Amino acid sequence: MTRNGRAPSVKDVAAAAGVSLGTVSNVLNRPAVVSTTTRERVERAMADLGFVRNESARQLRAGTSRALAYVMLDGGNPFFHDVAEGIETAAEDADLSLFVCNSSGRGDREAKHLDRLVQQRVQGILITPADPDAPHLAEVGQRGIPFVMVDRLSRAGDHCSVSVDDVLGGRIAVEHLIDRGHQRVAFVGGPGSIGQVRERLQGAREVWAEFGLPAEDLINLPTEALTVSEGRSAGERLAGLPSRRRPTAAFCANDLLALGLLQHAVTAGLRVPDDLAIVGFDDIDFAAAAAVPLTSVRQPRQELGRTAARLVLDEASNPDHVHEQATFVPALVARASTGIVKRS
Amino acid sequence: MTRNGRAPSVKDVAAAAGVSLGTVSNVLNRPAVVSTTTRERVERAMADLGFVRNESARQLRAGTSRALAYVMLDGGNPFFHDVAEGIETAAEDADLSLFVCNSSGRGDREAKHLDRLVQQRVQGILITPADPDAPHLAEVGQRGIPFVMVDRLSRAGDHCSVSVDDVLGGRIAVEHLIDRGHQRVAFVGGPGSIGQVRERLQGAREVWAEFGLPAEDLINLPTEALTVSEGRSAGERLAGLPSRRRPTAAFCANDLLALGLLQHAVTAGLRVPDDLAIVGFDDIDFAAAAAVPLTSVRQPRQELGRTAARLVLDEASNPDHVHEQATFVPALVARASTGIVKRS
DNA sequence: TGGGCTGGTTGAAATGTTTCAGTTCCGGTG
DNA sequence: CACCGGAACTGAAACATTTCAACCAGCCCA
Repeated sequence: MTRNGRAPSVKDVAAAAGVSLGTVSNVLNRPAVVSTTTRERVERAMADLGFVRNESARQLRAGTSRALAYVMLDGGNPFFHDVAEGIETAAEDADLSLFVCNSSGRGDREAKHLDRLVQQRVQGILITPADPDAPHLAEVGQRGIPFVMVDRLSRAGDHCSVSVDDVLGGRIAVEHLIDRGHQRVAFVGGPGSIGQVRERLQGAREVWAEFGLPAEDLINLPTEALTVSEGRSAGERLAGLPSRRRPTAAFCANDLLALGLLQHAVTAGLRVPDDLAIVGFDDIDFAAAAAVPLTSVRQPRQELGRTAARLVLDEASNPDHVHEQATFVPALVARASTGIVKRS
Repeated sequence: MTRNGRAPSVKDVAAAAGVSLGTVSNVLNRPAVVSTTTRERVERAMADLGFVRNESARQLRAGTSRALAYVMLDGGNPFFHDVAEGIETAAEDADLSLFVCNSSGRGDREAKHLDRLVQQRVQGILITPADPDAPHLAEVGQRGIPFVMVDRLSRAGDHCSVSVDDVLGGRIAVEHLIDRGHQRVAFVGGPGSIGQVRERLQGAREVWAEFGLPAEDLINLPTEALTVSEGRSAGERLAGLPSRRRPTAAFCANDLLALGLLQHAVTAGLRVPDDLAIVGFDDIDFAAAAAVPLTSVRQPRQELGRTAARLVLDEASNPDHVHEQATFVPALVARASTGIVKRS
């Protein structure tokens, strides 16, 4: 544990063990080529000195880092955390570190993070972008860094993406409500600038029309964001509708909205699902944990992450990689908030 | 955008701009010392070539990285995400990157993360450890890397820590319940190996005794973990108690437990707070967002993070830094789950 | 005229690691 | 005995950047 101000380097280890630099490096990277006795001597010296490999130097020389990065959209939404876990397991298998960054939905933060990650020369970048068409995203791709969009479809197809069929998700949700006998349904979600919100609404509309239901009975309740408090305020607007127009069910563009709506309904004395049925989207753990367990459209969160990591690793290592748009199929998880009584 | 396989270096920029390496570096690091005309020429060349500084090389030469790291205990608990946000704002102010890692409560993962972070030579490490006494934590400190424990008190005092007075938190919670007239209260939490659980219980017991209430009416309902599902199962055990022993209120060691308990109560047909009042701990956003908004003991989550970051930065830059144990005072946030009807 | 100063620029050294072409040593083979 | 081949190890180059002493050209002042 010699400590003279500066961290011990391979050179120090070499001196202590009475071997050359190269041998120390071999012990580190190709232990097979060095004889058992010297290897042990070197390892001993490392332990004595408390040697820790300097990753920057390694990376500089090797030209390649041992890390992936995920820039998530909203750390406050457990959905993204679960995606990150999926990525992490894949990264762990490949023996890579994962840096998790959080843009909090702000494009400027996102750009800053990307900038730093490029400077770090990470092996690949996974991102759920605030705006899939932002110019700073394209720049990263042009730089030749493997790049995958997570939970967003890449329209241009100039990189990989992993997403869920949101139109289908919207269809599943609303079909379930129609099945349960609802004839007037609210769609709660926004802003429309988010592609997924538009697609979930589109799916809802499609299936609504296919059942021959009048378009004006699928009521659009736009929100400013996909948050619990926006869900609450949507609840207020919903309660304010004239009773003949008031829907008997709501399909929310994500679970946070649904939880907010549920809270408002309960405090307003509405019974869920009898007075108001609710369907969410994402199936985060808190959806199942709500006082009235939420029916939700499940996205395979971890799998999304794992697949994204797989794609980025392929792009990084496979010379004839071809960009791929992986799409997953969402599934309805029926619970009490639409009248399904089942232990969740 | 010349692209010949290898990313452009300062050397390429220097050649393109017709200046020396040193000048390019000056443009990057001390723009003031270089004349306007050459600076512009160099910047132009950088833009043309798409130059991005190689951070590993910078770091190798400078000997110092531009990053902090936070190893969080449980990414699935929004509490830790909020702490991370606090850290991130402080890091941003200091113009540092923040790497967020997640140990998921597993000591081996934690050790692996620490190992990598030391290899990266990060400027400082913040951590909410699985086990505050684990040997791999001490190692980091001995290596001279600034190190702060977050939401855990450092007993030994050989590094900084930021925590909340958990005994006081327990007192506040139970005093509130006593105030509301409860004479039989359950403490839901575990495992006892977690120091905070012990301290919150201790606070509860202290105040219980001070009010002269019989010890056997403060009922201990131990759990295996601090999760929603454990909260649910505690609810089942609670419902199974003989009615004369059944508590009228529960104090949960964190909000996840409280949410689980709330869910069980609602599905079991209990009215909250009339049949069962509930107090949580942490005051995560989902506590306020629950169907019956949860009364909770608030920890200043973001502030915890900001302070921790401040301490680690001080240790990193201030030669006569002295280790500090920052302790925050928790506060009760009363909501509907204990009968306080207030817009939350 | 010459010395000193100043703003701008240069060139080389240094950072810690990996890689690779050599070198040494030895046992075995013809 | 000369030669070969392989195992083990060495030494130097290379990676991209920063830093710093040195240098240079003007310019001012004596």
